[in-house]
Amino acid sequence: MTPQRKDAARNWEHILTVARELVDEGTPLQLNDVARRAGLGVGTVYRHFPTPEALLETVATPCLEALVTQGEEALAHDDPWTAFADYLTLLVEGQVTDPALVKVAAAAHDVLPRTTELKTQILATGAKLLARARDAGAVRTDVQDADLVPLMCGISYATYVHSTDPTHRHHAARRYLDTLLRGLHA
Amino acid sequence: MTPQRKDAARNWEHILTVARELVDEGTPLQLNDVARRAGLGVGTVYRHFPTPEALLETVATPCLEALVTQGEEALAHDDPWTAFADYLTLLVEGQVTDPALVKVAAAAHDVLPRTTELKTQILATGAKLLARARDAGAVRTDVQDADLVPLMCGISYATYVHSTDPTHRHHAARRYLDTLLRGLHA
DNA sequence: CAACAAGTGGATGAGCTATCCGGATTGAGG
DNA sequence: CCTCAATCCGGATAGCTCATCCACTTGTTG
Repeated sequence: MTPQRKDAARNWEHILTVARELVDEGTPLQLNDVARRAGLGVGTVYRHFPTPEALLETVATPCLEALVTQGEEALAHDDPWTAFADYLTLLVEGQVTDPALVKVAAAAHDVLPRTTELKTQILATGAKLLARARDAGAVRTDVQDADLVPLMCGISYATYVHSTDPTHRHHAARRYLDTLLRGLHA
Repeated sequence: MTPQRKDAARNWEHILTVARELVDEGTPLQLNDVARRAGLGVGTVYRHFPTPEALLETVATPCLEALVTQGEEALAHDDPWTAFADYLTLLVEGQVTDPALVKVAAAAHDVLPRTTELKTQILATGAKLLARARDAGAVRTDVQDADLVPLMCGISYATYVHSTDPTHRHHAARRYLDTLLRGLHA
């Protein structure tokens, strides 16, 4: 396989930049739209990203990867409860900050292979942290591993329902997570 | 204004029935689709319900009205905390049982006038119950009226993320609401 | 049963998505 | 610098869904 041409690489970056802007301003990702805004032909965009989902996935991947490494750091933390609570905080803050994560988090499992992979890793460390906290008697015993993702999604969804203003959202997210954590604490 | 014709009334009912079926099976409401399934012309459907949202609203309204009256009953309950908790339970169960409520609950405020009206009523009694419980020292003081709707939406959303199976959803909803209530309790 | 209002149905255009291929661009080799 | 093939670009266009509009049918009234 010959290396990618320079203009192609440039366009790829450009498309990604435009997509990031669109996602941040809440506009749904439409590839024709992206093409127009990027000043590129529709074909070019479709060549690089066959579906809107693929583009969204590429936009979201860096954030997901960051969460994965941050999760590994959390595992190194001593106090089981703090480690668990801090990690959940990270997950929520990530979703509140980045709309792409919200859309990707609730996506079906058979599309978006890379996302699924990363989500699995994130869930795995979440489960480890949960188990540790539970074994230490810090977390109620009726919380299941499979509840972690829904709860995180639920909180960020609630945040989006609450308001469109980023500051309000941030405060709301903190309130909601606090009450959730208080409810989870044994 | 002359009274509605009998066949028109029949069609109206039929459309509503079909729409209810579609909503229950999770299919997005598309008016052309409704028309085909109902064996009616597209024009007929569009005459009765100018937009999918209008149809959805009509489907959801009875449930919302039920919640309103149930809210008034809740206000009659003696113990402030139980009244509050029970009402939240009703709201969540409603959403878990009826997909229409979920879609309608998060809708923007300037469409769906009837829905907005009912939602306002529901929120008002929720706020009353919250205030009462707070004054009785049963609920933390940092929970705001405006948090009620997002929290309910968040829980039901989490439930939908968790699984597609109604039974699982029901169990999950109960778990989530329990932890939320524990977190809200003073 | 006539005459009119009310209601119906589907042909149709507007608008959006995604494909496909003729032509432009790139850069490796001479 | 020039050539040439591989690579990539762009937008015309086919296919699709949505919503409108109006010629026609049905119900109702006197």
